[in-house]
Amino acid sequence: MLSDNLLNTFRRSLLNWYDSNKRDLPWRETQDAYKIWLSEIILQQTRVNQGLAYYNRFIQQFPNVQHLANSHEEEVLKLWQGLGYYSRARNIHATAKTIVSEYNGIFPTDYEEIIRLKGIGDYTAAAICSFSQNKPYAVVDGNVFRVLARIFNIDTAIDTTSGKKEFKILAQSLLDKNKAAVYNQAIMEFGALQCVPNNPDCENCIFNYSCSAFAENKVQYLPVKSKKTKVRERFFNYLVILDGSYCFIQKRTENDVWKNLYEFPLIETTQKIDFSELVLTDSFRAIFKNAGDIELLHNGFYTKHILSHQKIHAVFYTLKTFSTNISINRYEKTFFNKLANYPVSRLIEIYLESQKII
DNA sequence: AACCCGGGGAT
DNA sequence: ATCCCAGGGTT
Repeated sequence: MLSDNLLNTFRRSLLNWYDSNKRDLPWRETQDAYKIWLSEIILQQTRVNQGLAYYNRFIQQFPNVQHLANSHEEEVLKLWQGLGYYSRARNIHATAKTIVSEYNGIFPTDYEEIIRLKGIGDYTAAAICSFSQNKPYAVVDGNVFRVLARIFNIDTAIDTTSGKKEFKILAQSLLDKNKAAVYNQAIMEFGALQCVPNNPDCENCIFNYSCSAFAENKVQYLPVKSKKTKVRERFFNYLVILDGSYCFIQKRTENDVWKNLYEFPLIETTQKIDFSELVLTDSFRAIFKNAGDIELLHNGFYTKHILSHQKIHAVFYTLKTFSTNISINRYEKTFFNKLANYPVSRLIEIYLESQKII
């Protein structure tokens, strides 16, 4: 148990630091739960610098929850394009509809109600409650894990159930309950700017006399994570099938990467495969009625696409044929020059850019 | 508890 | 290459 004296010193130091070091960020200028919610979803696993422009575009296009609820999911995904973790976009759209239909368009104020919404977990619920209403819920994000692990020299792995629980209890005990909003902002900002993951400037840190990890020279080893990420290799063979000024696309609907985004007809293989072998596969033959009516315009465009958990080897083949030769009608026929209107993955976007299509 | 879900920047 | 980012959902 920490003494009141220590607690008060910690809080006061942190808030003082924040007051003189904080960045000007638009979501800090409002208590509108809608805007705070939107900013928090955008910032999940996303750096401020990457999310900022998206936040501004979303607020401009969807100034309130009714606008978002009245939009189409595709419009939301298109605006989200390039930000990753697209379930966030699908969820904000679904949740906007829930808020309009079940909460009369007014964002719920109760933590237990908020955390029940799609795409909102304990971090985001605490953030919304504290930032919009100053309610005493401590946020625990990657910054908070790091700051607390170091100051208190805690080597419990943060990616375990027990570790999360331990840090959450500690964070809640440290929270300045009368200043929850500014305190939560402060501890996250401190982690983002001062107590950074690599080579933090501990010599110039307000806590370098009290930081337990600094005293024991363990800063660089904290926080501890137990799991290592495994990377799966995948091989995507895309068919850019042209029929005059048309081409064919499909929507990814499986529970897989890029769900509900669009792409060209895809044949996924378990290993690298040449075009001469690709045409012999059942998947390829199932697409075309008559392989003799297909013309390969040029050799494939190769690119390697790296995600957190996947390494995708992608190749795009440009084919020419007639629509009547496409035997499967699961594909959508569209103008080639309208492709830019569809929400697509960064991988597809990179291809389109390489062909100077967008 | 283990696994899945993106993209980009820093090192 | 590896790590991390204002995490959450599914199995």
